Amino acid sequence: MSVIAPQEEHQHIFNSFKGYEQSFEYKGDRLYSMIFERNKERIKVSKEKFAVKNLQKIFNATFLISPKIGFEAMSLRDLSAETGLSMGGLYSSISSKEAIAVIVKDVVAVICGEIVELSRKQEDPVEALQTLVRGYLYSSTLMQPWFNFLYFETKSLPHLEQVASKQLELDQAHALADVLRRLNPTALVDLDFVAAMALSLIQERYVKAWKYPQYTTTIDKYADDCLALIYKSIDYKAS
Amino acid sequence: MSVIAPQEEHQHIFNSFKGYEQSFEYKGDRLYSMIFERNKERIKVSKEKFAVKNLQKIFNATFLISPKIGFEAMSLRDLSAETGLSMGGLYSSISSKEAIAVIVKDVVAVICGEIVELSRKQEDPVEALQTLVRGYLYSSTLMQPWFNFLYFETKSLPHLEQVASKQLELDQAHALADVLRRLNPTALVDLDFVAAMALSLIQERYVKAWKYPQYTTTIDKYADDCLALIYKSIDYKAS
DNA sequence: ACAAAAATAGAGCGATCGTTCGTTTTTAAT
DNA sequence: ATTAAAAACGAACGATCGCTCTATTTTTGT
Repeated sequence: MSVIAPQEEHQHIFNSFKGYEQSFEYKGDRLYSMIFERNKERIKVSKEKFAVKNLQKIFNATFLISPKIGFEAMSLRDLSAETGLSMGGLYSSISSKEAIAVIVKDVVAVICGEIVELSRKQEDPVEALQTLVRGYLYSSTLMQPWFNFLYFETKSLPHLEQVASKQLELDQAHALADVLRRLNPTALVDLDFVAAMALSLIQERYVKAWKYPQYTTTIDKYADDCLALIYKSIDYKAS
Repeated sequence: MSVIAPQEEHQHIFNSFKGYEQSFEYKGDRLYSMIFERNKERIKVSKEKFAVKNLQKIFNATFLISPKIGFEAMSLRDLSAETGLSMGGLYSSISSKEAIAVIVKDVVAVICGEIVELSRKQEDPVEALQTLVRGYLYSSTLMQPWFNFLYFETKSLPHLEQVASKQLELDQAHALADVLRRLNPTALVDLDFVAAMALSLIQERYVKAWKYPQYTTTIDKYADDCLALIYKSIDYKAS
């Protein structure tokens, strides 16, 4: 299970949003099939066909209501009205309200984990940074409601998942700082500070999507600006 | 009503956290007196002495519970237990649960408004940038629970206050971009992007306070790093 | 076309929510 | 010490919450 198809060349994918989007694993039904596979034992519906259809409705409705009033304030009756499913229908595809939040965390964790893993495999630090920055930016653009939800609704998670969610962020910060150290080992600036800056700059995009009217079409320029700023701040001159 | 005492010299205040803290207007009872004044007609208790004492308890308890489980999930019975006040006691000092969130937004708006206003008055763009960056950073450090609450619980506000809250952010971004334009009118980089970067970097601090174990003692270095990064990113050389 | 199985519907459950209000306690001026 | 006003209390209210469970409908395989 990998974000990019194995036959694709690495550099093609991380050069533009379009390229990344095409090779992205979790589009359409694929995503919900994965969710079904990972949560089979907690879902009453046994046929994937029905589960996928309902899960799609449930998450679409969640991402419509929750950003407006918050996950806690969203009732399952709101969700029922928006999805067109009855209360019983909802509970045939999810085990509890909390489970919705846990699944979102799970999906985001899988995607982020793969990006960090893929970056660590890159020998060239320039490629490794590209993988981290573009991978995170492009993924969070394609999955904006998911990343945004996890960012703002972490408190709705069980304690264990909350800790895991924070660890996700720390892992990314460490991965970033490591790459920066490889790019310029003698840098005079605080690389942990630069890593924190880069991370919050990436998150800014999906956290405040309302600020960016042309959300998906201007993401390549945003990625370019991010990388340029990172290079500049650690005094790295392109070769 | 101003953040800084009039007799103080401007540069002393915006040079270090300690200096800013001493001249900060909203410490201790002062803050709650202001809240009482601004909400008199909605508060049943008529004597300031009692109102201030209760408001202090209420907001302290809110900032203890809410960051852990979220404002929506915090019940007034939780609040009653934490403050030691009864249900009736709570409602003698606040008009509703929602009013708590509205007051937080109000306080943050006052502080942020003053910083932007003070910055716009500065003729020297270097001073104007210092005012914005250090003012916002220092204020949000002193009032971390307030800023953090507004950031994460905007959804709990009435619609009108939500819009105002977003406008607050846009005002700051514009003020920052304006100052950057004055500092380097011929800059090749996208100054709106740099402004967004600076803002999210400032917010990073109070949004993810858990990342910074020495929260208040390392704020001066953080402010220095921020300003250095901003100058570097717009190619501004100190004179 | 028809059982058997699977999925969905929706009324109902106990718990808890924000809020109110009649009562009791505390405060402050005489 | 007295007393009227102010503040605090806490049981009670209607509404709504997440969730369950049985009846009903839809799907599936023959």
